[in-house]
Parts: sequence; structure tokens; C-alpha cells
Amino acid sequence: MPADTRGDNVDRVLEQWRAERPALDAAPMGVVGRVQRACRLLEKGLGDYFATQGLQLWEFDILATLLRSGPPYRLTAGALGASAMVTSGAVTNRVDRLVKRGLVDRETDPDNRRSVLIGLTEEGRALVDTALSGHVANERRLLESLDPEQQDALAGLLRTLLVDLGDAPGEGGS
Amino acid sequence: MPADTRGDNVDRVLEQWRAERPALDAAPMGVVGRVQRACRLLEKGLGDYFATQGLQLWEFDILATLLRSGPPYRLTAGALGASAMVTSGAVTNRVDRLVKRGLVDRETDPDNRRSVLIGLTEEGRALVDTALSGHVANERRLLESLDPEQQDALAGLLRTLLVDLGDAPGEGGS
DNA sequence: CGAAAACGTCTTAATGTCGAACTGTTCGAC
DNA sequence: GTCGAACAGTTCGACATTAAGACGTTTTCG
Repeated sequence: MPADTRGDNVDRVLEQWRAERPALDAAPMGVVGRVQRACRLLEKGLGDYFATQGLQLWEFDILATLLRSGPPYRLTAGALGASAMVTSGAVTNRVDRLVKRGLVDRETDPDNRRSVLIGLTEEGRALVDTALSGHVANERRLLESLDPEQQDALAGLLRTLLVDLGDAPGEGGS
Repeated sequence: MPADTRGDNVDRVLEQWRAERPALDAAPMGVVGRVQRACRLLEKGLGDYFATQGLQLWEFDILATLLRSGPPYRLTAGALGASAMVTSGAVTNRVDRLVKRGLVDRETDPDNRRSVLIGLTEEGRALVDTALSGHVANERRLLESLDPEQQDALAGLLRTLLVDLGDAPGEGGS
């Protein structure tokens, strides 16, 4: 058994910095680096499940965003882009493909013809509805190394961070 | 002032699920979603700093990986790809561009001619050395909403998660 | 009322990644 | 030793994203 089976790859990185730059306090790297790696590994885990459902991560993301918005399951292109943190060009492209698959439809907003409302079709609603519970179960499995209290603690710390980084509802204005 | 200035955008999402699917325990979404959003916002924050240094995030990533590996500041292409979690094709492309900028050089491993060793040039070493302290200071600023104990707690929780997800040093084999 | 600014989406061009096929190298079995 | 399998990088094609600008719509305000 190797000496240090303990720790993750970020611990290795921090050890390297300690050896190479003893004067550098690299603690912030331990946090940022782990958020990045956890994100990639979690998204890989999510993608593995969606693949079994014939879905891409981003497809489920859009469909689920529409579903949770409640009846009539319609949002503007801009709202979808903000939710997914992608540009308007990406929204156009993604919606195009979902329309081709018959999972959503486009409709110009009657009250504001600049806006486009994207709505779930019956088929899209059924598909996301089916995938939803399996998705959450999969997320629960990915997080099973943390007990419920730890998961709450993790969510709480990240909430604090996110609010500070500007990821808050009313945070768009001057 | 709007009613709920409290909470982040993920709190909004969870509220929507409670309204639309009361039977669904969406707690895992609160964790996974926050890791994703924090990752994107942090990477945006990192990129803003690197832009001031004439660097891309991935450029610093490669240069810093080489630097912290210690003298002689040389790693194989495979090691760089594993560290950055990208495919070998991406490594080839990135190293090509860094070679063009004169920041790294390529050399076939004399002991194993399949391998390519990528090494920091003097110019590359100087550049990453200059950017390093500013980068860490920037990370510290991005995390300033959490006190040191909270940052440690966050790192610890993520370490547990990462180890379980397979992000551990000796975790390649059967 | 009309011109100009702001807005929301789509379009286009440039870029970067992945996945798979390909080239060359090394190791193991016979 | 030689053959074949595993390995390390590179190349190529498909695809998706971003950034910037175009287009039509709405709002502002003189």
C-alpha cells in the first residue's frame, strides 16, 4: 500500500506548492480547485445517467427548467439562457435542436414580439417527467459519501459564496 | 425592496420544485447545482484576473502545473492532460500554442520515445512566476465571503466528495 | 408624433473541445 | 528474435460555444 492513500488530487497539488513555493499560502487553491474538480466529476456522473435516458445534460437542463417554472411551462429565450448561464446564441442552437426532436415549441410572445416563448410539448413534458426522479436519485447516489448534515453544510457554505459572487435573484441592477 | 432578497438562485430553483413537485425531495439538487454555479462564477473570476496578465485560464493552468512539479519543470503530455482533465488531443493543441508563444518546449523522453516531455522555458517560468501571487490573491478575494474556518470546512467536505468520486491519487487501477 | 436609445433574439465567424483513427514505440509471449 | 497487443501523442472531422453585429420591436422623451 502506498504511503499516502489519504487525500485527493488537490492535496497532492497543495503538497507540491508547499515544496516548490514554501512562502506561498496556497490555501485558496484548495477551495477553488476542489470546486472545479467536483464540478467536472459531478457533471460526468450526471451525463452518464442522462445517456441512459437518451438525453444530453443540457437537454434535460432546459426541459427541467421549463417544467419547474410551472404551468403553462413556458419561458423566454432570455430566461433559459440566464438559468443555464449560456449566451443567447447557445440558446438559439439548443432550442432549435429540441424543436427538431419535438420536445419544445417556439411561439412569439403576443405581448412583446421581441420575445420568444419556448414551451414544453406534451412529449417533452412526459420525457422530462420520466427522467426527473431517476436524475435526483442519481444525484443522491453521487453525494452519498456525505451524510445529510454534511450535505446541508456544503450547500450552506456554497450559498454564502454564491450570494457574494452575485448569484442572487435581484442582483442584476445598478 | 423585494420580498426575498435572501438566498441565491438555487434557492429559487428549489422553491420552484417544491411548488411544482411537492413529493420530490430535491435536496441533492441544492448541492449539485451550487457546485456547478460556483464553478462557473469562480472560473469567470479567475479568467478576469488572467486577462489582465495576458493569459488564458488554461495557459496558466499548464504553466503552473509545470512549475509546481519542481525542477526540472518537465512533465509528459499525459500528465498534463490528467491534471487538467482534458483529452490528449486538447493537450496537443494547447502545447502547440504555448510552444508558439515560446513559453514551453517539447522534447521526446530519452528513456521512452513514445513520451513527450513538455518543459517550461525561462520565459514561461518568469511569466507564471509573476502571475502566481496575483492569482492566489485573486482567489482569496473571491472567497472572502467565507472566513478561514468556513473555507477549511468547505475544502474538507469537497475532499470527501472527491475521494468518493474517484479523484484520488492511486485510483486508476482495478 | 417622431427620432433615438434600449431591448431580445437570431446570425455569423472564429475558436476550442472531444472522439476516433493513425503513427510510431515498447513490452510480453512464444 | 519476431509477432501482436498495449501504449503515448498527433491528426482529423464533427460539433458546440462564444463574441460581435444584424434585425425587428418597444420604450423613452423631446
